[in-house]
Amino acid sequence: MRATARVRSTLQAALARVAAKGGLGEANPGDVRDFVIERPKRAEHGDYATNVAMIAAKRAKKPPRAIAEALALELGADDVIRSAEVAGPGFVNLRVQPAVLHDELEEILREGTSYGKAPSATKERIHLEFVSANPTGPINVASGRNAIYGDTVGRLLEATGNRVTREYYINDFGNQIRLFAASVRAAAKGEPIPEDGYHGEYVQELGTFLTRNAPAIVESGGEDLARLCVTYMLRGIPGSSSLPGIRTSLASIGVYFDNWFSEESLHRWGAVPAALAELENKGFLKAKDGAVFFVMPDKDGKAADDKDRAVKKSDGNYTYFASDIAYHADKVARGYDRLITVLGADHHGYVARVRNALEALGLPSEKYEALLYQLVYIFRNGQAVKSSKRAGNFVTIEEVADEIDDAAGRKGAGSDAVRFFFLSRSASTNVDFDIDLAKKESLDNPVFYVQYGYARLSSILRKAESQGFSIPKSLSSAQWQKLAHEDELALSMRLSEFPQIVEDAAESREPHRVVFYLQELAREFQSYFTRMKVDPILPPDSIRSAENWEKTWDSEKTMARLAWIVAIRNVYAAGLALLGVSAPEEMRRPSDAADT
RNA sequence: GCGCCCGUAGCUCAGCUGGAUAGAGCGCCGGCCUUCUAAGCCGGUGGUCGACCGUUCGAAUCGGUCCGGGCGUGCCA
Repeated sequence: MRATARVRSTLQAALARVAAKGGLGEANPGDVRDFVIERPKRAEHGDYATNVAMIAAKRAKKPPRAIAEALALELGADDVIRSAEVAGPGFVNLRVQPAVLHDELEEILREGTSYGKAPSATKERIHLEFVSANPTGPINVASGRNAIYGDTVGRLLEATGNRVTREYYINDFGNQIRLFAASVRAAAKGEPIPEDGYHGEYVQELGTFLTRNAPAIVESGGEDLARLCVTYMLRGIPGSSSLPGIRTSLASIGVYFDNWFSEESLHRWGAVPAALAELENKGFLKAKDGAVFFVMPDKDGKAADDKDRAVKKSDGNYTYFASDIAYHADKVARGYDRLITVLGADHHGYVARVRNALEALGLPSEKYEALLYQLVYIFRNGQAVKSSKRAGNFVTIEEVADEIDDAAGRKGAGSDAVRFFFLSRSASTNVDFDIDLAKKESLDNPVFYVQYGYARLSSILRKAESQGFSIPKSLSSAQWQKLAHEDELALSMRLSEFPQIVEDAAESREPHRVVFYLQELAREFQSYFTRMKVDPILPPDSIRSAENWEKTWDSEKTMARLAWIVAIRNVYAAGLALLGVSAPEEMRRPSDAADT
């Protein structure tokens, strides 16, 4: 962060001067690390606050306030720091010169919506596996959380200089798929669906569709039918609303993949037996009761898992875990620096298993990173709904999004609202999702508040152009000086936080930090916007109707504020794009739109 | 039993790599549209941060014990 970096170096220089004058006692300024320069919670504590004096106090063996006083004296006023004062137990509160903020705004204008992003993808090559929902049913709300969380982590990682490959692992092998194909076949032939089979309406629809288009394959059943079922579950049935296809559903909430990786292909190419053979050679497999187990390795003298895990069942079939070993070995072989998998908390036991298997294979298990999110619980009118694909009892992500589209009167509003809803909670929190409440309160979603701010900013710029102002792309420092209102500078300060927010959010894999930042930014702007109606950015008609109004109107100030508006709008746009949420140029309350 | 996550305002949640008077949205009460979008703004209401001990100049934040909720602990995926 430019502004912060300048404050930091100014502070360090001042600290060195304090030391030179003996203010740090025995301690060297270089010893004073781990201090923070942060934005205080309270505005009256300045633009920045630092605990450096309190950190230095221990080494210097001097009271924190004495060091703080000396530091504040050295900081005095220069071209970066406007004022420095000591507060509380030894904080130094700093206010920066407006020019520091003006420089930051100028940078935002220069970088546009790239502001806050790393210049190029040079950090890591990252493989990001997420969703990977069984292709035996549509994308439900729970999978939606995975999709939205994973996708946004991907966006954050890209923004911070990584190259990300997004992959959906298709579980198109094994019991569930066989069962699914059998259910589809039964439905197609008008026979009863197996007890433990799949009962959703879409099963019937798929059966009917396949009977019409590929009767021979339906008749024969078997592998070919299973594959065909998976294909249409992913692709969808043309024109069907109950079977839009997993791919389409995900696209409708802004989630896309680079690769769709088939579990079945691992078996077809012998990758599974190959991986197991290697484990066998290294002594990690053990037969018991006709089945084969992966023996948990030791780690630091302790068992790395609770128990041995089956890789081959006594009926001769491989387990899901066996495929997963081969799958992760394959990921490693593809040469990524980091393998991230997004998993629901119900899969958390899996993490140790995969890591142990990679280690046993002699592969770098530290590349493997699992992102766990807590589960989503579905409610209808306050009643818990057991979501089950087999029972055909689930709520699709599109159903929810479509409802909100209707309420808001805008296509895409539902995707925005659902994304924002999930992203505003940290992954470690359980989510209760009440369908009826979500529909009823859909317009209360905070996403619209943020978008409304963006629409207002856009509206100001439109209006300015219609009045003949040209939107500035850059200002001189003399021109920037017109931007001097306390609230305008405070908001500029807020903008300067954005790059750090993005970095922290990416580093911690916590998209909600961006969400909360945008809400704060929106609040600050909307408050300013309403309160400043007495001192408008643009000349109102009452002034413009007067003769020679240009002579009395401060157009320089208008230009400075317009440039500032562009900067704010850039940060909004950049932030919303990171969340995969749209930035509408115009927004009207749905009830107003209905009136016209 | 063991492992992971959670417990903060009436509700939904931020804040957790220790800092100043614990925040937001929704709800509730009261105000603000003849000038850049009222999906807005301003003010008010509302909290023993699950409990107790400990570490610290300082704990919602770190450690321990306990209580409560979710998930896992399959030769299912």
